[in-house]
Amino acid sequence: MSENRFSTRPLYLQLREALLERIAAGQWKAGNAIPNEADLARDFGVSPGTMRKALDLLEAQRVLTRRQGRGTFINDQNSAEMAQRYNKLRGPDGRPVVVEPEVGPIGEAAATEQEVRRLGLEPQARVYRFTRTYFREHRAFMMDEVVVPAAIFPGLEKQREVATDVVTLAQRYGLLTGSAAERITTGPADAIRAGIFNVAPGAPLLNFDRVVFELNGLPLEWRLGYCHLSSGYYLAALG
Amino acid sequence: MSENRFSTRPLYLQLREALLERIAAGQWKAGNAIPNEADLARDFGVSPGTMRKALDLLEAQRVLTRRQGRGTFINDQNSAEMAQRYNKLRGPDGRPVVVEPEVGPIGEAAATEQEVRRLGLEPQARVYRFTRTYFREHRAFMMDEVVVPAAIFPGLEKQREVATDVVTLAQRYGLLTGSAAERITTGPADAIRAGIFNVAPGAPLLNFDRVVFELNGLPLEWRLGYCHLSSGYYLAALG
DNA sequence: AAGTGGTCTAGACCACTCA
DNA sequence: GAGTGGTCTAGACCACTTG
Repeated sequence: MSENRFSTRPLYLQLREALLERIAAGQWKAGNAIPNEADLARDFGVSPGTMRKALDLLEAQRVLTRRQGRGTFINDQNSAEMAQRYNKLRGPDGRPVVVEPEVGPIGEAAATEQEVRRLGLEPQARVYRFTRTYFREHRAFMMDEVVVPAAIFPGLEKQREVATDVVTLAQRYGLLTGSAAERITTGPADAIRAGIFNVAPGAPLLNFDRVVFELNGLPLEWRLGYCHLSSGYYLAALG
Repeated sequence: MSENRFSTRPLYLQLREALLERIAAGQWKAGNAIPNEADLARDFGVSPGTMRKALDLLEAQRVLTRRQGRGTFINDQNSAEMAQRYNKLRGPDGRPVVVEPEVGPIGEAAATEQEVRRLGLEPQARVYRFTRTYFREHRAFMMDEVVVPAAIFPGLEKQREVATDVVTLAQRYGLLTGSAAERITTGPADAIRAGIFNVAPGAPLLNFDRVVFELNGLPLEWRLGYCHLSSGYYLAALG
């Protein structure tokens, strides 16, 4: 840390980055405990209070979990809980609807103007496009049209099994997901989707338009979703 | 604070309560600055770091706003920004849709079983019920069916002008709103609502089911909303 | 009993705002 | 330049978990 002492950025933010680098480098493995905060503070040559502030930040960002009496653990991004963190669909009983999509073929193309805007890309940047179809009891009830920057996920077309959700996808490329913004509208099912979902044309669907960002704000995925929610609901938590 | 020193509750949480009491008592007025954190710490006989933790908590809960170099201010719950804090409707341009509802007559009755469950009431508890209708360019586009516990808002039937939103309502009764949970579904407009919104029967509506809680978790309002969103969207922020 | 994170203390110095 | 919140230090003690 000492070489950064004269930086204008708060020390605890620099510590956060340094800790993230150690995680990305694989020095600490998911699910395992990292050293206690006193040792970490000594390692980095900072006061325990400052180290604590960095660790608390990473816990708020769902990178770490701290448990009194036990230790500080790196969250496993492959766990069901983490992989489904952006899934807000709930059944009639209020429990998460576990979704296991089927991923369609992955194509590569130049980004449209809208994709450039939503994903913060350079004009003509390359993107991968694919669809996901979600089933429940062998019936499709949701489908996604997904766009991701090719520069961030090189070689994705050979990695279809990794594209089931953006958390798993990011993790495979050494990235951690942060916040996301979802725009929700409703509209009638067109003929194609009515067929896929086995509902009458014109039946109301929930439509989603979501961008998921990396921890530092880099856009990772833009998704348009169409959902036939026969029972249950979408759960939004308001601050 | 000293009489509470032996309580098992963390000191900074007790400080938070004490500060809230001073605000509720009107000792400090909305929009005004409160004493600086060093003075407050001396007043309450605690260390500055502990007082800071309490103040930071209240800022996160939108009770205070802290500004470096200026001071710590009590948020004005009557401000447009605060009153609309649970309104997640956005126009095509992404800006909040300002809504000014018309409040219908307020009736009193015994709570239904469902109302008892959603609002955490005793069986047979009294509730107030009323509707809100939202207009844009002289056309209705949303309506709410609202239920609130009569015990929390006594005399509300004579206070219709205060029931435009739950933040204003709570403020008038000396309460501060905290978190809320909104369940979103979609469904076809029935004949009545199709008429009110001037759309075809069966047209897709966004349906909301929201409970807003007081800062300490007490349920304040249960609302069923029906919305014809011709343009724009509902914005959900995902952690 | 040993080890962990959670709370709390009592300061110092810095960055920002405003008269 | 005076006053504010933001950062940082260097500890102490407590509550909780585990061997």
